[in-house]
Amino acid sequence: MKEDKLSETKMEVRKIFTAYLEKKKQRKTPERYAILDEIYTHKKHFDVDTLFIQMKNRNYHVSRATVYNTLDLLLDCNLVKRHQFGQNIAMYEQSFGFRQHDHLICLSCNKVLEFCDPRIQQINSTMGGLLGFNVSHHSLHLYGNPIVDENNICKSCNLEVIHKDE
Amino acid sequence: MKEDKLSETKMEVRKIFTAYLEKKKQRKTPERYAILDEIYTHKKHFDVDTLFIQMKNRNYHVSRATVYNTLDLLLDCNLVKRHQFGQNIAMYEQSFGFRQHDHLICLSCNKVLEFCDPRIQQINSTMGGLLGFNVSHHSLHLYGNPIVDENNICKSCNLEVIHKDE
DNA sequence: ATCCCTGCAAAGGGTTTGCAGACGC
DNA sequence: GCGTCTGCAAACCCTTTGCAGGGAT
Repeated sequence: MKEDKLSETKMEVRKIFTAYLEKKKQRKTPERYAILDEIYTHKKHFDVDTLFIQMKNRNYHVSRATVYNTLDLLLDCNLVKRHQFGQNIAMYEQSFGFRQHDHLICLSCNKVLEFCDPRIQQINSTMGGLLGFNVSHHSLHLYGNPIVDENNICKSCNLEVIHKDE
Repeated sequence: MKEDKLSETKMEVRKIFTAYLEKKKQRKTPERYAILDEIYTHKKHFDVDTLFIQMKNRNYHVSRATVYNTLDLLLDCNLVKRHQFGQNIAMYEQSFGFRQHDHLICLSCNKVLEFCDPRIQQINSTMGGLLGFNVSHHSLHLYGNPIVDENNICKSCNLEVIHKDE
């Protein structure tokens, strides 16, 4: 069931990527497809090094340079998005088939939760209009500490642990 | 008039910084005050290297290490804020006497405009409550292209140029 | 006088680049 | 076969760190 949906998504993104590469007259190399596949095999959020090591562990070798290069292509065709959550390292996430959402970052464990709030779109259009801009995208990150119950169990982290297993 | 207000602000932030250093039992070195002064002499947004070079040009030498060290202190006592607008380089801004605001970054010239929208606070509390977090701060960046008039003059950049001269 | 802070330069970490060889087209 | 993508490693850039000397307390 889940498997089917997963491979269905993979097929779909491969098609999109192929169309993109053809349009841009770029080569359809096995490395590029392997990277795309790897991204859509795992959980949504990842950093470059994690991706690189995952592929190495599967004995599919690609260089970091190729990972970076391919991510640029995938960003350009909207199959992944890039975020700067902390300070230095860039985080990426799958972006096919997911609706617009923003992120809340846990200050105690750095986990990332997602949420949707339509008011952000209202802010975009109001402020764009006011300042004379067409707002094409935004980044909204909330940072906070989890509210713990009397047993000192972090409700959000529990939630997130479940989230990771799916 | 403007001058008066500027030096008034500088006096004020110096006092706050002094109180902070005393509370934290940190030394009140001339370098630290020089850096604070430099920050409050110029426009609100800056990066470390710009600040460093400005001071060098004034023939006040401080090392980059000291700049970074002092910025950490100023961050801690809320006299400056740090932002990640682009990808790599950190941007800082004065934060004394300015009310909460967010930023719109021009995709054509990278200029930074500020805006306030109370709805962001509503999002913070709604989503914090929903996800079980106390949201302590947030970062909201809008990215967009300026709406140009028939003469191809960017209304926003004009605005920003005026802004820079103030 | 103490010992924290500064300056310097080297190291660190993520990302980019240059070049030679490989391979999609 | 041509031209560009890959792999490798070095370069890059911003930031942090280690150490020795100097200045605040």
